[in-house]
Amino acid sequence: MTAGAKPRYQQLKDLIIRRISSGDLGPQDRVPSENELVESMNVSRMTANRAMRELTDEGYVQRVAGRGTFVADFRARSHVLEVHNIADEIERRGHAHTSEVLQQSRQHARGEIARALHIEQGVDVFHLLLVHFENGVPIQLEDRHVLAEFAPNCLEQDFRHITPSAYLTAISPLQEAEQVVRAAVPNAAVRQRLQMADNEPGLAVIRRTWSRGRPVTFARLHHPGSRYELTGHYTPPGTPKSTTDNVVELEKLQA
Amino acid sequence: MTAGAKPRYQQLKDLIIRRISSGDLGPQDRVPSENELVESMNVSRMTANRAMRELTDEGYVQRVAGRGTFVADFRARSHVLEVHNIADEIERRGHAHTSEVLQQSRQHARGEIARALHIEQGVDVFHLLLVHFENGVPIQLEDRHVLAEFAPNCLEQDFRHITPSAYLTAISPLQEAEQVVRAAVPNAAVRQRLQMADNEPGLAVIRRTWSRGRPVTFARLHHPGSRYELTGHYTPPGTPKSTTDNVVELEKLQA
DNA sequence: TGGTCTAGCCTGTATATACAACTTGGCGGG
DNA sequence: CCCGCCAAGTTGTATATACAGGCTAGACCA
Repeated sequence: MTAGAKPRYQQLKDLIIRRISSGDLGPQDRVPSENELVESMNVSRMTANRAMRELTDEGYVQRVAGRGTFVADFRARSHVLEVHNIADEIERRGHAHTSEVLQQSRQHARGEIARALHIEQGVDVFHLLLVHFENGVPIQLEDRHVLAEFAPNCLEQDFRHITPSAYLTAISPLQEAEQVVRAAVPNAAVRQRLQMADNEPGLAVIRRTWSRGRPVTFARLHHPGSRYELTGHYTPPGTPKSTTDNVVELEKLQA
Repeated sequence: MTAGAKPRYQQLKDLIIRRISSGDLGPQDRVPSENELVESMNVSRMTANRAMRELTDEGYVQRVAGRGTFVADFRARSHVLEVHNIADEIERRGHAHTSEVLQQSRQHARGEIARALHIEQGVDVFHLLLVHFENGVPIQLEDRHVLAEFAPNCLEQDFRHITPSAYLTAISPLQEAEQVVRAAVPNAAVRQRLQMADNEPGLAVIRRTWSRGRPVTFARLHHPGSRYELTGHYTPPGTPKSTTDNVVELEKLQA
């Protein structure tokens, strides 16, 4: 294994990513300009330019000619995080989002939760249980566990006004996510919270999210099958001209 | 609206993408080298390099130092297309995939199908109806319509040996996709084909796919909720070190 | 015949330089 | 006081040049 030195543009990228991930640079903060990097890092401007350009493509920073380079707002970064926040999704449809907090407590992780978060049995986690409403109709039951060490102020938040996922992304950029989607009839307690009929199928999304290299939250999102559907739209990067608004179109089609 | 000329590296990218999309360049074909582009397109090598490098990042081509640049195999290009092919998914689990073709016929598009494919009523489409089995157990009912003009040889294919999605991606790269996932109890005919119990929830994926700028196929994929789940794994591009194999891990966790 | 070595092509990276376009802040004139 | 203009800083693009390293085909030698 000859590791070999990484190219310098990659070293620059890693440096900036580390500063963002560590919280040294927060959203909207100014990133050193290309000329500043030329001086401090002893590289040519083209090398700095390549590093920053790639970070832009990857969604880490935003650049404005004439102004500078700024750390991007991570909520807008990828499909994952867009879909992540049900409040945004509802408001994008022009509807009203409200939520009810059923539980917000500190617990000791056990069994499945401990395994999912890669922690020992008994380590502190926060347990959040919320119902999200779209125009007053229940649309998601969010059953979430959060690593306590990751979000120390979790109990003081008012999750009626900021969703857990918005709160979590504000703490630190989420770097990796995985999810499983399945259809099943949820148990009676879930059905009751979501005002579902007996035998009504539900759509469940089980999602685990990483930040700074470790899993920080594990969520089970239950939806009534009759009132909710997951939509996705995929465009390969760099397409010459892309047709937009296809999703809206398909939604109409299916309605 | 001052359109303004596109930058030259973008013109180069568009040119190559057009040649790939039009079929002029097929998978594994050799793309002109940077020096050839320098001569024929009258640009500097760095500009050609940037264009080809970005096409590499976007998955259009693969480059090997010392050999050249080649059109990428589109099956490996994006999440969408990976998930697209159920046979690959099953084989990746180490299981046996078989399928039964229930229908393979030419029809005239009507109603929803015509609207989904952006064509007039009565235009020719192919209708495919298949059941996919994993180790002999039915796991997906594929109800697909394909624009006849796009895939003229569709009726001669043996879809027991090549799945429709593999066939379609072989014809032309799929450029855009959108999907809706929902949970519902399918109708009796579908339940019977998938050997589902009455009232058993099903997971339905309705997917529409674009190629060369127009929708070419519209598929309804029904799965038994008790035997199938959708998995996804999202890593932001360019992460310094990414932990892999998380999906496998979560699958175990949920089993 | 079979093995080795090298010349030539290819990509990957790094630098220096140049010009264009955009943004902001400050200066000066009305 | 306000408006307009200009200078400085910043990003975006383009070019020329250079060197390193991978790959291959063909020459060359045993």
